[in-house]
Amino acid sequence: MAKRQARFTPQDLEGDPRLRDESPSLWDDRLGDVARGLLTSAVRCFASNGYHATTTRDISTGAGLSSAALYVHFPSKELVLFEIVRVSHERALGYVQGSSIDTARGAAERLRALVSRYTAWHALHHVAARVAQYELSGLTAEHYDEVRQLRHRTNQIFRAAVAGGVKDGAFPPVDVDRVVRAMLSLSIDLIRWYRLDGSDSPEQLGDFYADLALRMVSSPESRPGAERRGTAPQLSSAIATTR
Amino acid sequence: MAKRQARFTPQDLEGDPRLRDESPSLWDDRLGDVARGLLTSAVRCFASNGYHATTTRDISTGAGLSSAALYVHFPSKELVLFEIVRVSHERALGYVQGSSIDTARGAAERLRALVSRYTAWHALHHVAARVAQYELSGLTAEHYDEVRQLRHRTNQIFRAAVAGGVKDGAFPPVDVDRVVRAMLSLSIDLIRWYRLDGSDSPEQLGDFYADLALRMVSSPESRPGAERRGTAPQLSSAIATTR
DNA sequence: GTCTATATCCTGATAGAC
DNA sequence: GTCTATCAGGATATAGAC
Repeated sequence: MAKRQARFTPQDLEGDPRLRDESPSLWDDRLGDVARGLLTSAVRCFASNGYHATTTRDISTGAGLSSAALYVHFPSKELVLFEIVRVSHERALGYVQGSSIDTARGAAERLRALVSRYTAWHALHHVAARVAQYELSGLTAEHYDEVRQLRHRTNQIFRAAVAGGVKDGAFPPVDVDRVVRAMLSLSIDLIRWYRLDGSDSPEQLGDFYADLALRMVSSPESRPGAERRGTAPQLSSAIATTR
Repeated sequence: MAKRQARFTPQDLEGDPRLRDESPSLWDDRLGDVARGLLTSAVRCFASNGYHATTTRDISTGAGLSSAALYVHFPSKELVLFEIVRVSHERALGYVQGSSIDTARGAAERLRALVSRYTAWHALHHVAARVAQYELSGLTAEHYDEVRQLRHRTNQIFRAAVAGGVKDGAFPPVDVDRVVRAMLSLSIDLIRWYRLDGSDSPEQLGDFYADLALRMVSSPESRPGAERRGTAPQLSSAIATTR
């Protein structure tokens, strides 16, 4: 049969409200208008159909060009993907290094600003972030490793924020690794379902998730059902139980 | 240049500790041993390289067969994917419909069991779940719609658990939709990073996330920094602010 | 820089022997 | 049911005119 996989064409994607995001604002200023248009088209295609299901024709025609034109601006399809993934991770990292976080007064305010901003960033750029998070297998090993380093630096910022609060007594002695993973999951997983025309603006969702993050590092009083299991699972009992 | 995309071959994937999971236990009993072996091979390939980057040769040779043998057991590559995605969603749904949840005494215990089980299921089957969550764009429109219905039923179970607790006063009047999305994000996003040979067993992680879920529906007392912003963002102020 | 045309390789699926 | 061999189409990337 070999019938063509049902996909969304660049025309389908044009103007789809689910794909509205702020990715055009991400691209490097040193790139020309045409190159940035190609990246924006590629983000839509990759996010909707996946990197491998997207052809270089899809990307080019989505930007109003013929298929060969792409290679004037990028040396390969993989480097189009890498540019999107790299810039997304760099921008997200830069956003949580912003001054409003470093100058926050206490550990709680600092963590609140961090989670709020990281969440809002992913909401605002949810389409590009979908590519940056879910299409990593399309990268070469070398490019994947560069991205891994950027991710690590972001994670370290969250770790420092939680560990710092534990150290100065603002938070109880939580399991930092587990709590940080949970916070990152909240901020990142929203890219699976978020829409800019939904009921929450990026900032509203950021505030909401920042509140949930602070609950993760609160003392375990007054929680329904808490009396049943004793104190919260703060420190991981990493003694190998039967698996 | 047209150089071949660097991918993991079925031989690379064989025995990779990151890909250890319990997916072989998912497949339909009515399928033969060979068909189930093909599904297990396909899960590894799809999870590592993505659906479109995986060739039917990869799947077959990963199961110790030649490329044409696949078509004796499945009519197309897309139906291999659909079988994996469908079964995964059905099993996850069945698991949270288990009796230990329905017979739980109060809303808090019920929610705890629900989140704990849903989390543990995704940890135990994290490789198959990765395919079920991240490779949906490979499905035909019809098959995608079937999956969407299964997801909806699962979401309704979570909604009922939270809304029920709010109704009988066990939980404060939280924003059910936002809280449920956050809980699902915790349980699902772990498939991006979870490993069975990591420090947490599926059950340990389930207990931890169940505790975090209960904190999401607790009264907003004794949280660090809570005094700054007044009461928690319980009910969404969905009045359209400037976007 | 953009186009049309095309080279080269690879993929999903099938044919037919055993 | 599994194999080898192969078809038909589609992919990335390039060549060369304008």
